[in-house]
Amino acid sequence: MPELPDVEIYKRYLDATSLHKKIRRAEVTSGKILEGVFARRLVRELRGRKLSSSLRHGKYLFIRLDSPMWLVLHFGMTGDLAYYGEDRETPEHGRLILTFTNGYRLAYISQRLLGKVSLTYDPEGYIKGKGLGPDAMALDLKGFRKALGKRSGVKSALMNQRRIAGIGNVYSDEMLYLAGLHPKKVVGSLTKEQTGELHRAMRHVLRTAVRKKADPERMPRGWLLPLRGSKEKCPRCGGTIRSIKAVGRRAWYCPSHQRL
DNA sequence: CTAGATGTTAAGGT
DNA sequence: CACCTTAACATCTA
Repeated sequence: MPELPDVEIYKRYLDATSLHKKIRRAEVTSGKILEGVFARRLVRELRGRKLSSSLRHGKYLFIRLDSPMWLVLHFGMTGDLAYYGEDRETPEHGRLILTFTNGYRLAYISQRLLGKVSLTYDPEGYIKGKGLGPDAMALDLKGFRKALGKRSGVKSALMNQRRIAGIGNVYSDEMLYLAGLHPKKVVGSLTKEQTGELHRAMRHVLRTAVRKKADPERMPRGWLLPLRGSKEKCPRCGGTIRSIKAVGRRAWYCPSHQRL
């Protein structure tokens, strides 16, 4: 589920496993994930280098090499990272595989090939070029209010990466559930208090999800996440969880405490 | 067999 | 211009 918390966990995993190790070999097993770079070029930039640090913005992970170049990873709907010894099989759907000189490997996994791998000299410029808004974790209330705009539905605004970078379908539902707001409520119709609540909910949901390693199983009781796809009773108010279509996706919510 | 699944983007409509 | 919906991308699963 690569939204901000998931990508933050990938970043920490990468930092803990793969920094400062020399890349002996780089292999691209599907060119479909490449954006703006050919496999031959990517391999040439990676081979013999080390990953020196990383930076996350929204759902993007930027990995600095010991050269002026950064590797850019985006995980699409089904992405992951795996670090493993050479005695282990490369996981299924590994699309970019780095082999370090210690024999360990780092695989960028993308089952549905909706993820993207590219290169940049300049993460700031890359972020600007993509039109990404400020990272959700970096937003204070004032910045949040500004980023949300007025005219969109509140779920649409939260998920719009040009407004705020990092929030996707699952966690936007969680924030709205916590703040008690209907997904289609128009941003401009929110009271000051409601906007404040939503900002608090955003920070709380993201922080908690990161603390729980972005593992759905570990989310606190009373969260909406485990109720997705069910018609269970809302643990907060006893309403019945349901879904509607919003922003081209399925939005789960409780119609009794999240009213329009 | 079909619909839908965590994301992004382009195209077309209001 | 601002915003919305839809479809497409590729693969797997209920």
